[in-house]
Amino acid sequence: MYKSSTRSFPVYDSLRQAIIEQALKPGVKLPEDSIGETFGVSRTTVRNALVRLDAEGLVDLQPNRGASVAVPTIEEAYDIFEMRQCLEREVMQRLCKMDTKPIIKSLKAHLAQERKYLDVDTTRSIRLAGEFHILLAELTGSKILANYVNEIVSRCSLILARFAQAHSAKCGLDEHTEIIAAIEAGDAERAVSHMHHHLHGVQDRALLNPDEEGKNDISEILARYVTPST
Amino acid sequence: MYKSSTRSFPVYDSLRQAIIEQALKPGVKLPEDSIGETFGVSRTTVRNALVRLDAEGLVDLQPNRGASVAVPTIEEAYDIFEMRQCLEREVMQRLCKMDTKPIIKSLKAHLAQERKYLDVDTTRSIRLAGEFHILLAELTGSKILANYVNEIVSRCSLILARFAQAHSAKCGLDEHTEIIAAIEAGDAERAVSHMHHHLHGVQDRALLNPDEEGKNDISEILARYVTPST
DNA sequence: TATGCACTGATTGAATACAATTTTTAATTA
DNA sequence: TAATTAAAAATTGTATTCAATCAGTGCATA
Repeated sequence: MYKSSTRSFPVYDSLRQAIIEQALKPGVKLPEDSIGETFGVSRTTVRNALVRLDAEGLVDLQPNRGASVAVPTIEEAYDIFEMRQCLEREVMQRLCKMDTKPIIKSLKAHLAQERKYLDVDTTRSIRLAGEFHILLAELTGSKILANYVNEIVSRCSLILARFAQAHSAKCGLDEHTEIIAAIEAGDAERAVSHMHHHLHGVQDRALLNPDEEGKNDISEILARYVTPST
Repeated sequence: MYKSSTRSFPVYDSLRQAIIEQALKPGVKLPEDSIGETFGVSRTTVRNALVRLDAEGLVDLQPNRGASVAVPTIEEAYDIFEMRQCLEREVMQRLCKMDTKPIIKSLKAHLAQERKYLDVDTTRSIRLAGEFHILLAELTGSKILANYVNEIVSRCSLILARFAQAHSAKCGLDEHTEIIAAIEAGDAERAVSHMHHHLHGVQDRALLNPDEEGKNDISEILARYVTPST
């Protein structure tokens, strides 16, 4: 999906990953200078990445004031979660109409991964939990639906970073299992219902504890996300 | 929604408008140089606009090959229309659950505009027809839903530019009227059904005549879209 | 004639440079 | 002390510059 300039992609990707994994928390400033230094590129290049992240809603880019990690309001949070319900309902309905054999196969493979890293590698575990939803969307075969789901899952991570204290992937795993079972049975109604319940649970967990924090040293955090090029 | 750099916005907006109104047809190259000259800005500024348009799917940006107006394939066309059905169904369902009084009021006002310019100003007429759908989405109060609909309506214009010869807004007007009536009655099922039928009609018209063309003088076309500053 | 290869010109990729704006700091005054 | 203002520093906006890549032309060769 991302094609343009070779050099700005790693910046885009690392920032995105860092935001999703909540290493960069909502509100944190993203100065072009320091980011450029971290990645060894010029501001021009960084800016391209920031423009894109802004378009995706992960970054807030204000004229003359630079970029910072987006700080979703509680209203936006509800809005986004409602949209997510709509999109993932569509995913469920489409999947149940398809040939479920190969779909179930890759879903179960993914689930095995989720199970493997549960209680072992939290970061990875959280990432996998999100990627489960992206995989579901991709399996519909619809590029645009997969894109939208991908985008909205990212924004939900941002919301969790802002409002929830820390999210355990534990309970999510059982629910993922149930969703797969419903798809396997070709029972769209049940699949939709399970997904709805699952997402509602995630949303509810986010409504407590306004866990304000922020204030971090960006370059140190980002350094962990730099993908070394040869 | 668009915040970043002051100077690149007009470029973005003009290009977008030109693409939507099919003045810039799918496949047309968009060289940074000539666009910059047209708008009196540097390539840096143009590039920002192009990155954004690429993110929105209206422009295809390839490394070292520059930008061109996106050329949706027939598969993408189906994909996008299906997604649009999903989104606009959601719009209908939400609107019917709301207080329809103020909604109906602004919809009727819009419809009056559509009627006014029908057979008078084709370009404006087409634009208004598209904006009807965007208005519907905005009336749900959901920022993100409105955004998605806005984006997808643009991409549908692109598809029409590629596959349909010319689209009359004529039949659309009656259908818009029916949709409004269904919402006014609070009849979600009927609203969804009308919308589905309406969109299906638009889609069907797009499936005939692979009207290949392209090859235009960009700067001349774009000149009409430059918004004079001061 | 067709194919391959250097060469030229055009276009993009990305860093640097400078102008404009904001933010910070410090000093002044009520 | 608190509020205001002025100057300095930091950061962004945008143009310019140079390097790298691509596209097209013409010539050589099979």
